[in-house]
Amino acid sequence: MKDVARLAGVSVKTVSRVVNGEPGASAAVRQRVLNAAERLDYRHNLGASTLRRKDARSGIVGALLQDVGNSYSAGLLRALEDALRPAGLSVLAASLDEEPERERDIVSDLVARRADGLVLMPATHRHEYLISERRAGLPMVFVDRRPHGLDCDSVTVDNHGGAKLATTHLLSGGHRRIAMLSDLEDIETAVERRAGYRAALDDAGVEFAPELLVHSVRGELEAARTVTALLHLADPPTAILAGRNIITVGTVRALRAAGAQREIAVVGFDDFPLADLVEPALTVIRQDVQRIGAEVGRILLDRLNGEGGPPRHLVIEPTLVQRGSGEIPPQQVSR
Amino acid sequence: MKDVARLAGVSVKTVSRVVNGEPGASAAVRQRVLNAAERLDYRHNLGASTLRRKDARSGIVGALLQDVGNSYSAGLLRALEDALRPAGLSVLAASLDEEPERERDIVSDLVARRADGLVLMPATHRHEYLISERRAGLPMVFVDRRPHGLDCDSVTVDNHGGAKLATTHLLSGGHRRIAMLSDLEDIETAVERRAGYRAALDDAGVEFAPELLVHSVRGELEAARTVTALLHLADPPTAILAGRNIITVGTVRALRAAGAQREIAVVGFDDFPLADLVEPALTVIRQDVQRIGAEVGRILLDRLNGEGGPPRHLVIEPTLVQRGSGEIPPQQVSR
DNA sequence: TGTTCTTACGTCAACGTTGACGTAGCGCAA
DNA sequence: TTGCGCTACGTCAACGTTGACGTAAGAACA
Repeated sequence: MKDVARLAGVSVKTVSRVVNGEPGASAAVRQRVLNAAERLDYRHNLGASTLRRKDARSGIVGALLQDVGNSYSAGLLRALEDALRPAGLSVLAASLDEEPERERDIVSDLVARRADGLVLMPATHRHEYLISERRAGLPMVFVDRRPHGLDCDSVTVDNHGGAKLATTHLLSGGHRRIAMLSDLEDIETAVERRAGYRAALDDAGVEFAPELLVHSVRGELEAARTVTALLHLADPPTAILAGRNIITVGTVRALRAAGAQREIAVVGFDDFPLADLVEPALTVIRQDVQRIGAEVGRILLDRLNGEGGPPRHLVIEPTLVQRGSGEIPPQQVSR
Repeated sequence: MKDVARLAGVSVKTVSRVVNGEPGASAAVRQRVLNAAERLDYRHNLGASTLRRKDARSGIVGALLQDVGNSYSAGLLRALEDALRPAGLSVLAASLDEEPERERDIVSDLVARRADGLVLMPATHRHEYLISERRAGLPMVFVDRRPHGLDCDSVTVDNHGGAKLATTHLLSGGHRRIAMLSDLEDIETAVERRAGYRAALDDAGVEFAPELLVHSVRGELEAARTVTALLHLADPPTAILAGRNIITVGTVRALRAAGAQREIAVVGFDDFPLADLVEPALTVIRQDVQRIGAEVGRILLDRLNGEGGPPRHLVIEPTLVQRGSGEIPPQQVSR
């Protein structure tokens, strides 16, 4: 900047004015400065600018998601980007892979970077460690999972309701032996979905069968193995509720392998790109990622615009998308 | 920092030493400083630190991709993140949606942010505008598409070879009327894929039928409409090469709708999550996104470590994954 | 004519941090 | 004792930028 000023024959302050489009520079001077900047390959240093300015906006929002390669996180990231970029904000994305330590590391990195806001799909269960940031005024929005021990905005899905909806749908199709495969025991969404499943059974007066609720099913392969094991029970399930997208994939693969894909009903939690092209087409509980991302972005922007008030907790209702796999009637028990 | 220094009864420089883990602070002082920092909710300011330091690494790498919500870009982003985070780099992701202006805007934003490196899946066709950044030493790696008018590293896929492989596979299955749906006319990867398709036809001595090569097919719906139109030709194709993931989806949908999914062979370019569960399972040309992202990350890290030398152009061979849809034999022409 | 206002600049310090360098105090060898 | 080296600090300026404020020259007005 000093060099540009010298070449243009003005002061650094004038260069600053031109660069920032502030008034107080004549057209002639403006042009001279721009030419000099061009000639010297001058680039504005946003870091220094942020440091000096009063309102110090870094223009960065951190998005800590489960896995940006996963279609759910990826869709969310995209929707978030669309909501934030028009406001001049860039998104720094990170995958947590359910590792609490990673979450804490990345949060502290983002805090040191003076991020303007945080979007968090937490891998941790307690969030007291964020209280001081919250108090310091850092806007935060939790997605998919609620904050615990921390007062901040959140956008979640009614997991209990969704799982109940799915289970009730299977029950009303005549199923009584409904299995559920669920994620890690202590992930909140998984807990809620299991509760929804049980609530639906209770409401229908169907006794809960412990052997049909399997949790800590991580990944596709484990889901497939679990389904195969379930099929070999003396009294196997006639329907399966898959607790999460990759579990659904594993489930479908296992049923395929057993040639049972037209005999066992399946409802998956989470929709995905080709779900309607699978044979039979997959009935799923769909979360509107697009909308969730947009809402998260909107809340964050409101907070950045200084909106005060108590935390907002938006709960979005998932919908049942019937495509065939969930409408398979219960088959005679093979014996 | 000043406040922490005062509370701990030391100078700011000592606080700096403690914060950065530099030697020259006794254990007692160190503890006092840490306590003071804790009490005052002190957070290190990375921006100021970067500004002052000589080697000024911002720790940010920009990833400008086609669409972070798309499974291809998302997978790449994830692989990139895995490669870069161990080196202490964070990834700032952005979607370009094939809009050149957006690319230029975001690049200049990243330059102003003093990003340590750029990963670019360009929406522009000429890249001279990046020459000055390149000269200034900003490491850049192009992915998926080669740089034009710019000397920098790239990791691409052999699109010509992939399309040729796909077409040859269909030809060897007995097909002669092979349609191809392709993306925007001027996207480089699309150009290469079309060339590969034609090269395969030429090699086999099959005459090129202009009505079977449709380009500028954007999005899924347009792909579906195009396929429907092709099926109504007097001499319809017996096989289709879909030029890109979403085109494949549209193609499969249209064939489904026409009840022709078991009659018309399909090979898709790009693999995607549930391709093996579709009925019939999709034969595709697979690009190893995981590997591509890892290679991009590796090259970038090498450059950041000061590796000089001429630009590296890594070309990765895609592979043919046979799953069924591409092995359907040509059917009698309905008349 | 003098006075005030406005425009187009310039000067200076500060944002939070760290590199370069200075110094006090102590241990230790000659 | 002197002199040297080492450790544990402190002082100061600078990184690139901008806010606060100052000023000279011309315009506008009484």
